[in-house]
Amino acid sequence: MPGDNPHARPGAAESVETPADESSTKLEKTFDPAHFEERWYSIWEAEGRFQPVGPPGSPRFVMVIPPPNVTGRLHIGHAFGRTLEDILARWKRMLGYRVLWVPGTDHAGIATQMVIERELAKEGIDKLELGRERFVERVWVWKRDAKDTIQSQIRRLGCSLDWTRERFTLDPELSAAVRHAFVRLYEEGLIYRGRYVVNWCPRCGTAVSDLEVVHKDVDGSLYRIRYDVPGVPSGAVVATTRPETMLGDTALAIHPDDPRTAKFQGKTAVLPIIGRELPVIEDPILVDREFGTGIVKVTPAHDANDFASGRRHGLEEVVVIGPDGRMTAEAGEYAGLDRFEARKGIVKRLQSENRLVGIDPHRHSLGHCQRCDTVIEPYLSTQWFVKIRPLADPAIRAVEAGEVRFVPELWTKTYFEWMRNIHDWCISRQLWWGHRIPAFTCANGHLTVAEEDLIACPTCGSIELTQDPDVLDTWFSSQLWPFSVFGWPKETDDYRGFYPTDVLVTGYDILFFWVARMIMAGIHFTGSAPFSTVHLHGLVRLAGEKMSKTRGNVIDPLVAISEFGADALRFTYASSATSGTTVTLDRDRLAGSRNFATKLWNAARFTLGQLEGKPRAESFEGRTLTLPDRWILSRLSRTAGDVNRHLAAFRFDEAAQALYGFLWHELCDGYLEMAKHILSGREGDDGAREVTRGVLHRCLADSLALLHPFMPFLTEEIWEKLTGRPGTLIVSPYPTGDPALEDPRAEAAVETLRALVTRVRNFRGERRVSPTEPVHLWIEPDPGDAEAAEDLRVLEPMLRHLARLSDLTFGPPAALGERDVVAGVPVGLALPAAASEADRARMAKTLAQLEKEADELSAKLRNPGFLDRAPADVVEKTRRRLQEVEERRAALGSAARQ
RNA sequence: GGGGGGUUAGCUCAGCGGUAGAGCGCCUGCUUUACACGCAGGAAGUCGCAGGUUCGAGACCUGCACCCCCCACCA
Repeated sequence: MPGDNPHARPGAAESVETPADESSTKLEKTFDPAHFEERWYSIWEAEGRFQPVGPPGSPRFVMVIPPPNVTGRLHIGHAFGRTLEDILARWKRMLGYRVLWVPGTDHAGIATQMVIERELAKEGIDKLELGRERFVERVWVWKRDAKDTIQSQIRRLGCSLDWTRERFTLDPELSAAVRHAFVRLYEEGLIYRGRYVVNWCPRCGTAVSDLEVVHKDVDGSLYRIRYDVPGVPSGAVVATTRPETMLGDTALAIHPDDPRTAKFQGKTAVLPIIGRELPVIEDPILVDREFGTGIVKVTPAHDANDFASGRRHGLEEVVVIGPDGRMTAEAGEYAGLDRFEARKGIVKRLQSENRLVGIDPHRHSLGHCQRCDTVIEPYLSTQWFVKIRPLADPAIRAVEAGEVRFVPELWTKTYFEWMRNIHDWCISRQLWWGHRIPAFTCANGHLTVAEEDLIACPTCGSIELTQDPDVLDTWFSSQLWPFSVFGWPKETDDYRGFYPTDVLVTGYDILFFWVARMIMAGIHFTGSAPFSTVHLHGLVRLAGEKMSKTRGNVIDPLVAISEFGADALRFTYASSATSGTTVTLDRDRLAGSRNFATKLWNAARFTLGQLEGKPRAESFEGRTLTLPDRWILSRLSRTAGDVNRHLAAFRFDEAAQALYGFLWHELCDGYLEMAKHILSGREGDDGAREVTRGVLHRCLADSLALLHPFMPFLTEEIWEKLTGRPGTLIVSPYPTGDPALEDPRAEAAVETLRALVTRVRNFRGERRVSPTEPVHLWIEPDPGDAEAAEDLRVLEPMLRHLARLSDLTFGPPAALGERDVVAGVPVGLALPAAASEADRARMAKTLAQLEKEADELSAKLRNPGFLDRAPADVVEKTRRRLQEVEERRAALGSAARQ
C-alpha cells in the first residue's frame, strides 16, 4: 500500500551502483543455498539490521514472538508462524519503519515438567526423591539446551528478530512482572483462593483450567442403581456413568415439580455399600425432569454441578477419590484401589446385592488432560482463581470498538462467543516448574500476598512463614508477554517506545489460551490493548496425514531447510498461507518453491551476464523504450502494487503468487526471451541495447527487493553481485509501484504479440510438425484501431523471431491456410503441407463450439431484461465477445470449406 | 446442546454477481547460446444436492446431504 510508505519513492531500486569488482558479479553455476544462508544471517546481525533504527518519532512496527515452549525443538507449525512474521518484519523494515520484533521462549510449566519427568523415569530416578530444588535445577539445564536449539532453528529460518532483547518467561524481570500482576489482581479482589471442584489430572497431579480439558465422546455405560428409601418400598433408582463416585454421595436430588418423584419428598435414602443416610433434596437447577429416572445422586466432592447443589443445600463434601486417582480412606473397603478398578468392584458388589437395575450403553463426553490424555477427575481442592468477568468485559468492548481487529475476521465472532460465556480461571498448579504463587502463610495462619518475599508476617510478626507450594498456570505469565518483555511494570524506555505492539501472528488454536487473555491483561494492566491486529493463521499439517493429535508432525524445519533451502521453505509457507484453517505442506510444494528459487537464480545469472562490463541506461528519462520494455516495466509496477496490497491484507498466498507469476511467466518466459533478441544484435541499435540492459537491471533489482521478505537469503546473495553492496538489500526501499510506468497500451500490444506467438506454436502442435517447420502468418490488424495496428507493425520483427515465422504478411490471409481471429486480429496460418482430414475435423469441432457460444451470446443480447438492466460496460463486453466469436466463425468457416 | 468452517480440474487450494484459475500431477513435442529444478504446446471441471432471488449465481438467500473444527457442568 503505497500511501503507507513513510519514505516512498518511485523507482525504488533504480539508483543502485555498478559493482566495483567485476569478478564478483559471477554467480555459481549451481544454486546451493547452504553456501550463503548462514553467512548472510551473521552479516545482518552483526550490522544491527534486526534492531530498530531511526528517529524515535518515526513510524514503528512492533511484534512480539509467540514464545515457543522450551520443551524441545521447533516444529513445522512454529516455523510457519515465524515465517509469516518475518515477512511482515522485513517488508515493513524496507518500507522504512523502525521494526522491532522481540524474541523469547516460554517456560511452559506442565509441558516442560513432563518432559523432564520422562527423562528422569528413563534414568530410574524418582522425582520425589530428587526433591523440588534439584528437580528445578535439572529443568534449567534442559531449558538452556532447548533454548539454544530453538534459537538456532529460528536463525536458520532467517527470522530478523532482535536477539539483544531476547526474553524468557522465568527471567527475573518477567517473574517480577508476574508477581506484580498477581498482587495487583489480589488487591483488587480479582484473585481469590477457595475450595472448589476443579479439573484434576491424576497423572500430572495438578489442577488444570477448563481450557486444558479436552472433551472427547466415549462409549460408556449408564448404570442404574437402586438405593433403599425407608417408606418407599421400590427404593430410588438413580443413573450414573461413574458408580465409584457413589461412595461420596451425600444426598439424592429430585425436581420439586416432578410427580414421578414426589413420593420421595422429605424422605431419607440409604447409600448402598457405605450405609450413609442421604437426605432427598429438591433442586430444580440440578435435576432435569426429562432425563433418566428423575432422581440424581449428589456427589459434591466429585462433580461440579453436584458441588454447586451441595453448597446450596449445605451438604457434606466427602472426597472418595484422591489426587492420585486412587480411592481414599472414605471409600472403605475400596480404599487404595484405582478409580477404574473400584468402579468394577462396586458394580460387581451392586450386582450381587441385586441393586444394579440395569446397564445401558451410553455415549457421552469425557474430559481428558490436554497434556497426557488421562481422564480428568473433578476434584475438590483449594485453588487460586481469577475472577474473570471484570477483565473480560473491557476486552470485549475493545474488540467491539475496533481497537483490536482479527484477521481473518471470522475469528471475531468466536472470540465474542467465548468471552461472553467465560468462567473464572483456575490459575494454581500443583507443579514445581513455574512461577511460585506469592502467597505466604505464617505459623498463626495469616495469609499474605506480596510482591517481595516476606521476612515476617505483617499481621502478627511471626517469622515462621511458608510460601504456597503451588505455581501459576503458564498462561498467567504468557498473558503479560507483550509488555513484560519491555520491562513492565517499570516505565522503561522500551516500554514507552514500543508498547503497545502492532501485530500479533499466531495459530487460532491459542485464541482463548493466549490471545484473549493478553487482551484482557493488556487492557487491565496497561490501559491499552497489547496489539491492534491479530492475524490468526491456519494449522499446518502434512499432506496425506489426518488431523490426528499425537501423530507428532515430525518434519523438522531443519530437515526441510537442508533439503530445499530456507528460502524455499519460507516461500512454500507463504504460498500455502491461504485464509483457510489448515495449511497443507507437502514435499512437492517444497520442490516447487525450490524450483522457483532456482529460476530466480538462473534469471539473475543470465541478467548479470548480459550486464557485465557493458553500458546500460541508468535512468529511462529521455530514453526511447520499446514496447516490450514498457510492457515489463508496467507489469513490474503493477506487481509491486499488488504485492503490497496483499501483504497489507495478510494474504501471503496472493502476494507469493503475484511474485511467482510475474517473475516466471512474464519476466523470464516473456521479457527475457524478447531481450535476447535485442541483445543478440538482430534488432535495434546500441542505444536500444543499453536501454534493454537498463530495464533488465531494474527488473532484477526490483524483483529481488520484492522477493526479499519471502526469500531473504537468495535475494541478498544475488543483490551483492548486482549492486556490489553486500548485505544491504534488507534495508533497501521496498518497491511500491510507480504509476508513471504503468502503460495499458504497451500491455495490450505485448499481450497481442504473445497471443499471436502462442497461436502459431499451437498451430504447429496441432499439425504435428516440428517447432522449426516454416510457417507463413498473415495478420490483418483492424485499421480502425490505428494505435494497435501501428504497435503490431513495430513488433513485427519480434513476432517473426518468437514465432519462428518463415513469412509474415500484413494483409488479408491467403486462401490456402487456416484462419482464425487472435486477440481481435484476423490471422491466417499456412504450412507447406496442406491440411488433412483430421485437421478439418478439428476445425469443424472448434466451429461447432463457436456456434454454440455465438447462439448463447446473441440470445443474451436479444433479451430485453439484459439490455435494460445490465450495466452498459457488461453489455458492450458481451457485444464485443459476440463479434469476436462471429469473426472467428467466419474465418474458420471459410478455411474449413476449402 | 450451542457456535463456526468446508464441499471448485487426478491432488492441494485460490476465486466470491457478468458463462471457471494457480501450483503439482498427466499427455505431446523440444540439446531454442540463464535454467531439464528447464522450454513450448495440450487434455482435464454438471464449481456437493434441491429450490429461490436476479437480466445474469461456484459466488447471494432457503432447505438437504456428507466432512471437519471449536465451545458446553446433559446425571
